[in-house]
Amino acid sequence: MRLRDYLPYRLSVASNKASGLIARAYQARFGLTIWEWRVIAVLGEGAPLTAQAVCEATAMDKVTVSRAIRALDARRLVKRTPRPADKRASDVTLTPEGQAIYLEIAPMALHYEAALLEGFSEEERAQLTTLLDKLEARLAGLTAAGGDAP
Amino acid sequence: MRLRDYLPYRLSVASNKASGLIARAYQARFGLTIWEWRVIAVLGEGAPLTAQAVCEATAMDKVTVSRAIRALDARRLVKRTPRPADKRASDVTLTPEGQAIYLEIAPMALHYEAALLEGFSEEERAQLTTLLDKLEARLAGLTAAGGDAP
DNA sequence: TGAAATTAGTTGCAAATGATACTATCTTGT
DNA sequence: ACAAGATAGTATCATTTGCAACTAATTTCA
Repeated sequence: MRLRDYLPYRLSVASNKASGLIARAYQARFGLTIWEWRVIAVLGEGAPLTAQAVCEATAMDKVTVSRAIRALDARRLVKRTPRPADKRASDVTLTPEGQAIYLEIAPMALHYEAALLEGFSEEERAQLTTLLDKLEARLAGLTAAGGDAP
Repeated sequence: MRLRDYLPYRLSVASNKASGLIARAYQARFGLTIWEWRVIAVLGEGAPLTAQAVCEATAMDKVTVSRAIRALDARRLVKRTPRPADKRASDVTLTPEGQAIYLEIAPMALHYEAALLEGFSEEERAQLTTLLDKLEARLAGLTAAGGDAP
C-alpha cells in the first residue's frame, strides 16, 4: 500500500492544508479561531440557535461549542438569551458587531473556496459535490455501525 | 453562505470522520497513534528513510515525526542507524516486529478504504482521484503563495 | 581556511483539545 | 406527585499539539 494514494490520508492532508490556509486568514484579520468562525457562520444564517443546535450544524463537540460561544460572548459578537421554556438552554444570536464580522468574513470565505476550485470545470465541481455526498453517507453508516456503544 | 456546503468544511468533516474511524481501530488493535501508523506505512515500502524524509512522505511536522519515531523505537518497531556520512541524521527502518505489524495493519487499512468506497463505481473512484489531485495542486500553489515569509 | 548560515533532530513550554464528571433543569412513568 | 433518568451546558484535569529555542553537525563562500 502507498500512503500517498490512501484516501483517508489524502483527505486529511487536503483538509488540513485548506483549513490551515483559511484559519490563518481568520486569525490574522479577525482574531477568530476556526471554531469561532464556524459558529458565526451558522448563526449568520439568521435563526437563533441553542448550543446544542450549533453542535449539530457545525459537527463540533459540545465542549468546543461551549468554549467558542463563551469567547464570542466575551467579545460581544454573540448574545445569549436564556429560554423561558427551558432554563438550561439559551438562544444564541449574532450581535450587530457579530453580524458585521459575518458580512465581512463570509465573502472572504467564499473567495477562498473559489480560489481552491479555480480551474475546475462546472462538471468537476458537480462531481466533487456528488462524491463528497456519497462519502459522507458512507461515513455516517460506518461510524454508526462501528461505534462501541454501551 | 451555507456552512454545510462549504468545501473546506466538508473536507474537514469527512477527513475527521474517516481518520477517527480508522485511528480508533489502530489504537484498539495495536496501540498505535495515527502518526505512528503513518510512519510505519511509509517505512513499510522498504527503503530506509531519515526523519526528514519521513516528514516529506507523510506531510507531518518534524516534531510529530520525531516523537512518533521515538515511540516506535521504544517499542522496537523501528531501528535507527546513524548515518556515517551525516552524523546529524539517522536512517530509520522497520524491525522484524515492525514489519510484522505493517503486514497485519496494511490490509486492514485497505479494508477500511474499500469500505469507504463501497458503492463507488470505477468511474467515480477515478473521478475522486483526479479531483483530489487537482485540489492538492491548487493547495500547493496557494500555500506557497500565501505564506507570510520573513 | 574558517566564520556565518543551514540543516537534522530534540526539548521545553504554553496553548489547544478531549474525555469525564458535574450542576441545573426538564421529562417520563408509575 | 415524585423518583429515576435524560439533556443543556459548564468545569476539571490529563493528554496532545505546535511553536520556538536549542544542540550538534554540515555546507557555503569570502
